[in-house]
Amino acid sequence: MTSPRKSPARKAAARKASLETTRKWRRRAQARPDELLDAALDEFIAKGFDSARVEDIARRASLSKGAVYLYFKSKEELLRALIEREVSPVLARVGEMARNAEDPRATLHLIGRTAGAAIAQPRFMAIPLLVISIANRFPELVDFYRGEVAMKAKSGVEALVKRGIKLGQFHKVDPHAAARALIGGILFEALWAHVLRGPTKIGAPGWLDSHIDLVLNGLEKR
Amino acid sequence: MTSPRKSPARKAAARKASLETTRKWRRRAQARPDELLDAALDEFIAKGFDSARVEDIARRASLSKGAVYLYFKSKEELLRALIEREVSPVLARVGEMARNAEDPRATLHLIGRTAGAAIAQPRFMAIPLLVISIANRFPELVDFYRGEVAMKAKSGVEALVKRGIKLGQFHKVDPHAAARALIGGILFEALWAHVLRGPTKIGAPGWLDSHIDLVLNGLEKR
DNA sequence: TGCAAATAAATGACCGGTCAGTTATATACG
DNA sequence: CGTATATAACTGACCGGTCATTTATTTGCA
Repeated sequence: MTSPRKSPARKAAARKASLETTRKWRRRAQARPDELLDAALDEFIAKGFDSARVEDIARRASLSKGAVYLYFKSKEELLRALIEREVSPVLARVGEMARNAEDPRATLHLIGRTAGAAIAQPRFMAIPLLVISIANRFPELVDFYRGEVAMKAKSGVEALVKRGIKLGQFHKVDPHAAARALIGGILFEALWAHVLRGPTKIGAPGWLDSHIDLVLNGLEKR
Repeated sequence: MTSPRKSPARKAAARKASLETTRKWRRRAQARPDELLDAALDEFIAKGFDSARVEDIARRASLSKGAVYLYFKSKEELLRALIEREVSPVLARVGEMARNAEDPRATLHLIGRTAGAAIAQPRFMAIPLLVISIANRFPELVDFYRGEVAMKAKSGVEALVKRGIKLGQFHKVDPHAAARALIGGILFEALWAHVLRGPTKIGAPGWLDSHIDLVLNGLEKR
């Protein structure tokens, strides 16, 4: 169909485009990838990665299944892009906080409050839970997550603890052990709330402060 | 041939009955369910519940695919039976230990050593990880797991803490918060080792003792 | 022989991914 | 402007293959 009678038209268009400093190609397409990732997250939460259907993801984003493949080359790629997108904002926050760690105790509480708010949201927790569920099948994704999120978060807390030790505020403990105790409590409450759906105060403000205080003060009287 | 009679539903009922009436001649049949559950666990670990193929489970148990359905009426039933089977031994241990809680500190370390050994094994951790990955789709299974495992383990630790408080050994803290700090650390190390595959000392003896000591003593100098 | 155990083959639903064709939008030009 | 043209964006039917579950058949043991 549409046999082109004019061949120089293409050349002219190309020249014009190169002269134009601002691109005119604009439509809904700019927003599509993000909309698709939002839809994918919802479907993955509801059904898990394997059982989530590409067609349902598409429908949720008001698109046809075929269109999904204009933006992502496979379902797995969709998962990868989703995780990468969700990871970056977390990083910015953690790194930022660990940097100005004047007072370790105060900074721990600050981080705690921020982390507590994030952890309380099901959509936030969905990513780590997704990582857990696909860990055995996509090792590269796990490596990425460990390197970009887990390692940096843990290192941040460890750095804080080391500083506290140097300042003489903390006992000379293994920084890894301290990070484990501090972060572990958050993990516990998050899994309790979002996976087991047990009774929890995770939504209430300050619940994490009490955890941090407990770890700082210790359980045992001396 | 013989008499087809067609009665597929009756097979399920006949299964239970045959297990009771058989005396000695059904040697293999007695062992089959357990062998299948072992095989299912391995496949679920490797592929996850959704991607695990019934045929692979059957082959791993040296059986044909069809034979699986002589013992379990569906793949989901296989999962349910597996979780139920793996859960009971854990319970026995935890309950037993919490009962004779003469000295809270010593008992915590005792539980810690046992839990530490269990947690270090990938096959043990596989069940909770499986529960996490199917939590949104099989809420009844989660309810079962919460009631039979999570709640009882947590209650056991809480009871121990309460006893410690009553004896004047521990500060008057929220027992839930204490359980969170104690169990959370185990959770953290387990996920770090088995999901993220990061560097860990989870295999080494006594790694959990250091965690418990840290929580008991506190991080901060006073 | 008779019956339970086990297998092999069949069935049918499901789904990721593809692609020829359609619609919407931007550009060219008179 | 209005019309022609180019192309970006999208659709939906379809294919190839997988896989849980069922049915038909064989095997082995008392």
